[in-house]
Amino acid sequence: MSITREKILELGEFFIQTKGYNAFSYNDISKELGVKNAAIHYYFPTKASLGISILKNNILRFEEMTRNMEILKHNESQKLESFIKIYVKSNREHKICLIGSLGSDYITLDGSVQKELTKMTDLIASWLSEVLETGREKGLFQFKGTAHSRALLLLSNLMGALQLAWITNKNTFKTIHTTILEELYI
Amino acid sequence: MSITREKILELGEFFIQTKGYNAFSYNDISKELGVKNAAIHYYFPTKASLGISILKNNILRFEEMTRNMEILKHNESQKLESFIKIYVKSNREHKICLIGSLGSDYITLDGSVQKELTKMTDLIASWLSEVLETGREKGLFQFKGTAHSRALLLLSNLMGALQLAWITNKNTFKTIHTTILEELYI
DNA sequence: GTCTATATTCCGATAGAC
DNA sequence: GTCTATCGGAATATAGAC
Repeated sequence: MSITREKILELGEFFIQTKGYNAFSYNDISKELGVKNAAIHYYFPTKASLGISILKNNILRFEEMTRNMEILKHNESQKLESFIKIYVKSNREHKICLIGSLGSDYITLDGSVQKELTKMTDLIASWLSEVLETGREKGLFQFKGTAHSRALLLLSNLMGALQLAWITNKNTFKTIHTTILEELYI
Repeated sequence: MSITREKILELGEFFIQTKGYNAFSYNDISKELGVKNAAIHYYFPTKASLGISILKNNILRFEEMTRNMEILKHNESQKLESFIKIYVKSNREHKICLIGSLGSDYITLDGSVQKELTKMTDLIASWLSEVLETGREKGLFQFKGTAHSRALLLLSNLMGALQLAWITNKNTFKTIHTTILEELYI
């Protein structure tokens, strides 16, 4: 895995989280790297192939993060807060989340990218669901309904909060973030 | 206000809620109307001008809706449910909400469109906030924290839920929708 | 007043240079 | 293996026909 390839993946992810999938171009990436836009096609023949690689990368990073949490024997509160921290960081860096950004463009995405996005989203929702369920059993969290529906609620909140923060102001994310935790903790 | 102009506004709004602002083109609209893409420029010289008009239109429709609720003396539960109904309809029609769609593309929007989007979002959040506050005072709703933060939470939920529904499946919206109401009602 | 022909720019992608 | 010159098409937008 070359350094250039790594940088392209990083830049592509950054642009999806800022400009959006359809608004960024290979030229945006190539300019940052000081090459012609066509050079990017050597590493990623099509834009869809770049999208898929970015998503696969994120899936790997997510799995690594959750595996580490197990090794470090984090409890469910710690797990949840580590997850939310990803969104806090995105808000600080004026970025929205991958799921929300690509979700908004879902219809325009190549089927192969749609499939990978669904895979990543399902993975995250399932993990969140289990964290919430176990946390509730242990008496760490309180909520009505199923853990699965609560996981979807939480994810939609975090996604939407980053987008709302762009439209209104950065504090909007913190406001929503605080409200979520107030509600969840006993 | 000509019929063609009305149709362009309608189609533009539809495309923003499906393909997204940066992915739809004047050609998408003109094809539906059976004219050349340049004809659209007569009604809306720039894409930004179309975006602004669509948003101003939505602001007017929202104000009309809330004014009607007052005339019909709806209580806060009815007001909230009418608002949520807009999102239920969008989900049924495979559309996401304007705020979420344009919010994702916020950075790429012309400043004039950004301004109008912020105006619309603030208007909706303020109205929601008042409905929630009055509803709580009357004992219709229960929630922790300020009505304003709860309004932002609700809005981010509805926005995010429509996007998640695209990625996973249509039921996701209903799941989140139900969970929101379960939590809010006493 | 309404629309088309056309210009210009930028997109993703291919063929081929080094 | 890595990158550039270049293509074909689609984007927004203008000038001008009717």
